[in-house]
Amino acid sequence: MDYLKGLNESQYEAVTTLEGPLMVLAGAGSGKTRVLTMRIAHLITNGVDPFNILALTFTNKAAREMKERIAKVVGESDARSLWMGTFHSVFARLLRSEAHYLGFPSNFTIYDTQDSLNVLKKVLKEMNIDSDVYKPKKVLGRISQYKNNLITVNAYFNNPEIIEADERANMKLMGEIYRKYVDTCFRSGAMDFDDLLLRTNELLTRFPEVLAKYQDRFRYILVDEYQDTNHSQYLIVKALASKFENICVVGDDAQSIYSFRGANIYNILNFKKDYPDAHTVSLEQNYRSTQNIVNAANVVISKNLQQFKKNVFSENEEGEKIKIYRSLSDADEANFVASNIWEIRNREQRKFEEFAILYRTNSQTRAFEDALRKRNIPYRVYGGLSFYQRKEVKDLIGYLRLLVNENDSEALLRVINYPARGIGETTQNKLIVFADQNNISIAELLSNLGFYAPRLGLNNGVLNKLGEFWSMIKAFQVMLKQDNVYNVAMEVSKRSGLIKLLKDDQTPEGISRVENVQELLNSMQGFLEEQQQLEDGDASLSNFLENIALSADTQRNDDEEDMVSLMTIHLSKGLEFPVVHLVGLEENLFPSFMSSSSREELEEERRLFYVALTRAEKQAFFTYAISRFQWGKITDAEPSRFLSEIDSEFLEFINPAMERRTINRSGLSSSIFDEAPSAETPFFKKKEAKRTIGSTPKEEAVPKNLKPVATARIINPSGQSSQDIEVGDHVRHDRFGVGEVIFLDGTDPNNIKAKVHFANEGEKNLILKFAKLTKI
DNA sequence: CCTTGGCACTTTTTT
DNA sequence: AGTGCCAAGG
Repeated sequence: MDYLKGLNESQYEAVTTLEGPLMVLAGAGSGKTRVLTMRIAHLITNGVDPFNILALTFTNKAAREMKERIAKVVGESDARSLWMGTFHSVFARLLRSEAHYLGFPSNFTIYDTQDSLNVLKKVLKEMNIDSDVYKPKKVLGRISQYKNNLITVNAYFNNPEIIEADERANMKLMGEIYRKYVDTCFRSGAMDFDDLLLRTNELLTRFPEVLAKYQDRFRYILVDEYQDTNHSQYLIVKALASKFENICVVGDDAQSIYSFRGANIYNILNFKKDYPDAHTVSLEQNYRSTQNIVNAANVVISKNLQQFKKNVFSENEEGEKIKIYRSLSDADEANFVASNIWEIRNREQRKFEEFAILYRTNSQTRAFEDALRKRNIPYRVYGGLSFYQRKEVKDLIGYLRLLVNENDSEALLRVINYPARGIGETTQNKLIVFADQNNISIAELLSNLGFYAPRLGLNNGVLNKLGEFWSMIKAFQVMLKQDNVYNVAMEVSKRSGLIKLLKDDQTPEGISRVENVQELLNSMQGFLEEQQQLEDGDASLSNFLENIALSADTQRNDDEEDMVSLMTIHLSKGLEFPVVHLVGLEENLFPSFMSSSSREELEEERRLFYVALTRAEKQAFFTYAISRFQWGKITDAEPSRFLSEIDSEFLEFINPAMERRTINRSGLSSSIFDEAPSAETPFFKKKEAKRTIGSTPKEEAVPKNLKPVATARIINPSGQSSQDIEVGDHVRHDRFGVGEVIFLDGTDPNNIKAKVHFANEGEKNLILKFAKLTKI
């Protein structure tokens, strides 16, 4: 058990205390992920079947990274059979197999926020409710709150307090809207994000046999980022853990930053009340950052009233002071950061991937993209407007969703007249109202159009068009049964007229829309190949759709690795970078103007600041601008209050003479960091977000179930060329790039599995027959 | 029924 | 500045 070596005392305790409730309070940089990983490995080495372990993380990124690390210790196959993922993805999976209990189809659609909003808008319209008073976003937010607190529609109407609260807020129709929204989703066979948790709760409370089944299955439960769980998540965990009470929660109250989506910091603060005999371990030594950074972060977070007593310390070098740069404008700020990165990289021989630019809002990215591009500095933007949220992409996905679940009326209405085929708003409204009144879905209505036609009040022309549309959809569905997702999507985009419509638009935007659709199709082909090659792959359309619904950006990896990372602070949680630039430190931006009204909100912003600062290992830079281009005009800004909360002993001002300088019109600063790098080296390449950062796995553990085979023959599906391949060979794969063969398994030449470690993608298990590997 | 042009609103953060 | 929504005209 050499993995236990090198753990400090508290880490060791957290890893080896396997039975009973355990709370690990892990300060920033204290090796939390390592502890979680080792703990799971330790469970498995101690004979716990990975099948009985449930590990819940907060983001897909975290889940993936941890799974990779665990695989290195216990082997890929064990790692694969544990249930690990975000709450949403794990319970979506569980709900798929138990959906019938709740009257949902197992292929239910998952609505993202945009979908929910569209549904809600239609509901408001149908109910003739003024959406100026009932602002859809606000209404949806309230519904989300209900759901996260397990207030179902019935519970709502039995709860005078809430009804009264809504009345006081001048929203006395909330109950009816809520009911109608839930009904609509149900009839569409769809769940929104909150439903995935709420319905899981419903399932576990209403059906004791289901609860018992999963209690028995998940004997060991681990929850990461416990401080960010909401009430609904809390109850699921509690229910599942109540039989064996082998529950380990890991978190840091100082890093709770998701209360806007219902995270309840009291879940972690009250853990000891829920489990009186719980063991508590505190990890307080920070191994990540310099003393200066840790101490400065401590000072800031100490301004919050609500927290555990904790003493995070670092024994690393003292390190450099945090440098503050005051800029004239957002463009100036970005230019400084870009030049600074360039300069430090050259001076200290660092790689671009060691730098991060962190900001409060996604809209701040643009200026930095411009500045970096100007200097040919490669960068990658994480998060932001997801590819899958673009209109043209959603349109095609709308068709695909309709094929999988034809009751999904949101998808249906999205595509029924796009491209325009003469089924306008009036007709659509008739369909909606009729379906609603007869308590059927629009799909049922269209499937029995002849039967319902006399009562619909539509003319023959329109009826024909409806019939044509629906038989086109039916034809696609038939095709889906026989053909693969890529071919079907291709056919859909052609026959629906989508591609033609987009191609007719020759403006630059139009061209980029065509490219986006093309990229979606490419990604489907990639998905298809990948799933076909993985031995436990699932190449179904519904699997593809689920993947994109629950992970905002499943973008492909690519060759270029060494890039500066740009992301929001929220996304940066759990990551670390040698040099961090924390930008836009201005009042009303950070802290956000939306969060300056109450102490609670402000404390969350402060925790956010804490998270940002503690991402830095060696150096941190703070920047702010005195004016900023915002909402189409220039706005003056003041430095963030957080800056003044840090003792000056930790800080150093880069441009103290700034005030006296005349403002130069170019907005470029000319202080000590002038010299912009020349633009002659053309290695700049813009990349979309990818999921994993840095760390390529190096050592390999021998998987238990694979028997080594010395050599195997590559057989192409086409059967043309074949070549011998053996362990240790370097191979090239169309999508995954270059990698090394670690393992071969199987005697049947048609079914030889190869485990390949790709430089960019990590390990993959491939079926040799399908994977087009070339020896290099 | 569809297209166009003007106008209002936007930006907090994510599953 | 960019997007989405609505009203009016074709």
